[in-house]
Amino acid sequence: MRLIFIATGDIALPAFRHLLAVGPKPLALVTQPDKPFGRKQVMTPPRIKVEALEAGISVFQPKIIGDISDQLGSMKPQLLMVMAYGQILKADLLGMPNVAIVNLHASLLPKYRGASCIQAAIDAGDQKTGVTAQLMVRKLDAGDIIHAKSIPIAKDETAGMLHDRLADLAVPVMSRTIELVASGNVPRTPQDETLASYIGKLDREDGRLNWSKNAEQIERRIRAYEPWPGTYTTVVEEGGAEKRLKVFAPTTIGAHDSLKPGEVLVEGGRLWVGSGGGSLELTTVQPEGSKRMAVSDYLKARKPIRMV
RNA sequence: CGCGGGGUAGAGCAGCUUGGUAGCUCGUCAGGCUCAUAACCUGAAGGUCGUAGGUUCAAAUCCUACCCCCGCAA
Repeated sequence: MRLIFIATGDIALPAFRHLLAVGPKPLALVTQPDKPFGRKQVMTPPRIKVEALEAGISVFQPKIIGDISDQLGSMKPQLLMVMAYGQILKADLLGMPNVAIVNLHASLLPKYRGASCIQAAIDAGDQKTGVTAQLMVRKLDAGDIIHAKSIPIAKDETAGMLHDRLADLAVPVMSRTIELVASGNVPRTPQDETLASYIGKLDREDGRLNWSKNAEQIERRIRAYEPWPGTYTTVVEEGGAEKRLKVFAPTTIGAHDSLKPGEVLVEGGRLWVGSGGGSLELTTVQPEGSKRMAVSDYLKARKPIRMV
């Protein structure tokens, strides 16, 4: 099987490593250009690029993947395996003849097309999610489905934890896809457009908590947005100072139903915040300019009055 | 040179503007009391105040350089 792997995100690592270990060995890796990362703006290559080079796989990092369509075509690939690449494939590439162009997407399509599919599944309170192999078309994540595998979402699972499990789940989905493509008999089921939903990229501002929502929704949001983009609130401390406070999982639905939205109850080194329905106990927070800490530590020197 | 916050006892912080014996809330240890939803009372141990210089009779505090942590922005 002549296969080219196209990926940038770490979610594609287990699948890529599987190909390196078990085969078929990829003809090449296409990934995004190195980008400045973090406070220091250090140029950082995608991890998958580093591993590819260590394995002796040639790497392409075009600014626009369409620029190397001809090079990719000249390798005579039978299968382009795409996962978390981060670029839209243009028509000329998708129209390449005699190539199956398959995307591994971390949701059960047609639900949660787009970039933030893992967060979306937890945020919505879904019982399960999965990895779907679909034949790529010009519309994002809207191609015919080859097959999919699902896993249950744990009650206390964060997006980071689920991300890692889905990365592992992508391995058998990919392997099965390769078998099917090799057999020349690829099943394809059109997506039901009436069930489709789309979730775009999230940014930090999306992580602001809304205390007028139900405690259940807020609890899910905190898990769904960890580690990215993270959730935060504004805390008003004794004396009136307002500070940004990041909130981390786990949080627990509490029994202090009389608390108004955003109202804070501190008792015995524990902290509850009222919401539009029920209260939420926080366990880990990070005050502005400080490190992440347990709520019990946070309360040693701070007196939160309410969350906004 | 993108903007900003911070580094003080095991933990979380105050003190710095207006230099003058290092403090609070916890934790730990010892004892007491007793049982009140981290129980309460008393006592003790524990700190080169990020590093290196400088100013000064005297620096956690003022000045300079550097290291490290964190938030925002990308």
